[in-house]
Amino acid sequence: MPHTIRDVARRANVGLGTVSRVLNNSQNVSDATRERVLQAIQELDFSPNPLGRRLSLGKTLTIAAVVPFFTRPAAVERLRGIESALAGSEYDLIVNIETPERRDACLRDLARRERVDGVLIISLPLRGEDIDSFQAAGVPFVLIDINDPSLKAVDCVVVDDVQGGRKATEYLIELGHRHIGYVGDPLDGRFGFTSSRDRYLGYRMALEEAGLRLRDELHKHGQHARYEARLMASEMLALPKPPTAIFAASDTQALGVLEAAREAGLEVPNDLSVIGYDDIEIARYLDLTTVRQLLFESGEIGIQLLLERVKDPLREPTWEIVPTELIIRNSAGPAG
Amino acid sequence: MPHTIRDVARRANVGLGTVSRVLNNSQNVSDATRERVLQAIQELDFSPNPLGRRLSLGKTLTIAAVVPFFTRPAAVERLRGIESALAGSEYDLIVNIETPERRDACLRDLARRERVDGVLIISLPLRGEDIDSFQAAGVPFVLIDINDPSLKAVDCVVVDDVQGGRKATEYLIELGHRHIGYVGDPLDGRFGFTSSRDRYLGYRMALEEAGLRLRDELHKHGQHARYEARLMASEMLALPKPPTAIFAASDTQALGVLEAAREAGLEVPNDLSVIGYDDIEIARYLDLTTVRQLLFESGEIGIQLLLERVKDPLREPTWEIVPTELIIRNSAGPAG
DNA sequence: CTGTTAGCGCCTTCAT
DNA sequence: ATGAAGGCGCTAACAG
Repeated sequence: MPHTIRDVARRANVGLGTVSRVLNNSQNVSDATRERVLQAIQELDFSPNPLGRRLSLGKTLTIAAVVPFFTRPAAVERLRGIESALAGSEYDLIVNIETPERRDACLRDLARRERVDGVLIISLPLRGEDIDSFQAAGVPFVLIDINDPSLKAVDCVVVDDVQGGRKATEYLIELGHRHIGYVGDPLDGRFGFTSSRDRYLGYRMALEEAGLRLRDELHKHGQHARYEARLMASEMLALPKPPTAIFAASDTQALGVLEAAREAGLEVPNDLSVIGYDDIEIARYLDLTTVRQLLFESGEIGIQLLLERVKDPLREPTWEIVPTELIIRNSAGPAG
Repeated sequence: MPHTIRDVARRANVGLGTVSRVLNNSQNVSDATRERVLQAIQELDFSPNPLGRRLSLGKTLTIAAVVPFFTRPAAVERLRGIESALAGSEYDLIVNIETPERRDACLRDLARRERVDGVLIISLPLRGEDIDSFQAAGVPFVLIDINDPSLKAVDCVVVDDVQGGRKATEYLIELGHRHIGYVGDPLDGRFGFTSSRDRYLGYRMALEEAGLRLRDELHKHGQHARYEARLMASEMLALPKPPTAIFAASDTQALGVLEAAREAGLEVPNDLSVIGYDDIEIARYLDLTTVRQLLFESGEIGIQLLLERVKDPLREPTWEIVPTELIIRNSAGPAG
């Protein structure tokens, strides 16, 4: 049976309050009694019951992280950053993996002050009402990888995906490519996955600045999965005037493009250049040129923002923009 | 400001106890008053404060999962199973990612009744003293993917890795291979990662049963990483009498073997057959023949065992053995 | 400086 | 069937 603060008090011959003061590093304790209390704590191998503490403090000392059902490699890496940032602290991390069915119940549940002190939402399409319910309940939250300008008023950690998409496309243009395809996620909805859309925007901007025409048949949008990406790429490669390079909105999708190339008997990078996005583990193995995001770091930053907001609910919202980096490997080469 | 049970009681004109009874589906409430209480709950959008509830119940209603620092794809998939199994329940899942430095502190921390109701430990090398401290503290725990016969007295979900290693090797033998290499993790320690060791055992058993000699230079053990696996495979392939097939203890390591083959100018599967283990996402893409484990399911089963033990601490320990399945693709073919 | 007391929100006896 | 009271372990405000 675990000991309580009362056992410690008895053993050290002090009142409960004193033990509590020692536990909370209060100044108003003489060195002598502090010593006695610490000794008793040690002898009993006592550690305070977090539930009692939390109830009394009126805080849950718990942070929830919500990640999408499709736990993509990128999301896992972000989660690692979050966990790591929380590790030394007194906060617990509870993890929720959203499924389409549980989605609403889960968000409703978390939007209650008595559940958690704060929520970190990763890459998850949010509706306006979701935001509202968090705000109405006064539950601090931070969004990671959801880049929506209409959310200027909430704390966000966003990747500069426009820049990333641009870097990738510009690089291909530098290599002499003029017919550059794009394969990415659907562009729907205000609160859809925003990262793919922004990468697409970057792609378009780079084309435009280089004076290249955006050919409709060279940008396709479908489910974020290798198989779909492969189909889209195959269609492109079958065109009378196929692209000489394809930029995929994620490494996963780049894999699909590579598959399509293989299937079409094209060699990479000689016949087709491919660039991905994320720099997941496998990218290095496949020698895939890609755009690296600071995934782990984005999780750490998210926690930092969240804890600051927990401390000061009235502070100005922050948009933390995480830069991207083009990792040049061998899946993209000079044009024909 | 969230409401309390007291607000509900006032609004429904009943005592606190009655509200509590309604919340806990106690029988001793008349239909009429239950109705009134439920209505008040709805009107106030009340939901009970979990902290109060937990403190009062003397339970934390929280399960901790501990996963190793190297969050391999397999561990992530297990975690998904765990989360999913806990989703509908009243339990929270807190996730701990072990690092070598935090390891001891983390385990000590979790081995306290007042912290969590139960702990799920995944693929983590445990020492006898770790087991002891959990048992001494009376904290229920279940091990997943730690196959150590000396742990017969604790609940475990283990994969039949001996069988898996055997299936893979037997398949290679059937294909006519006589010189079959093995690349896996180190074999150290009683509580080391056990899965690789068992796969190795299966490999040896299959060789033996086929009357094939175990050639010392054809089995190598090193860090669980692609790079190390590649080095080991390269050495093997440089032998005067190199293997015609290599069984790797994980898909990650199989990637290293594929790299080594490519480097050596060998074509897979014509010049070299390769089999991996885990059937992670990427395996299908690479057309890698591999041994599939029921990763997601192993997490679900772990939770099931754990909750049963929480309910009945005295029940007999269970060893749940999860079968394996050989997934035949195109990285292994007939011997030269 | 230190002991005592009154909650935090809920559950559970014990009377009625 | 229901209301009142005591307690879960802790913190914080109040006396002294």
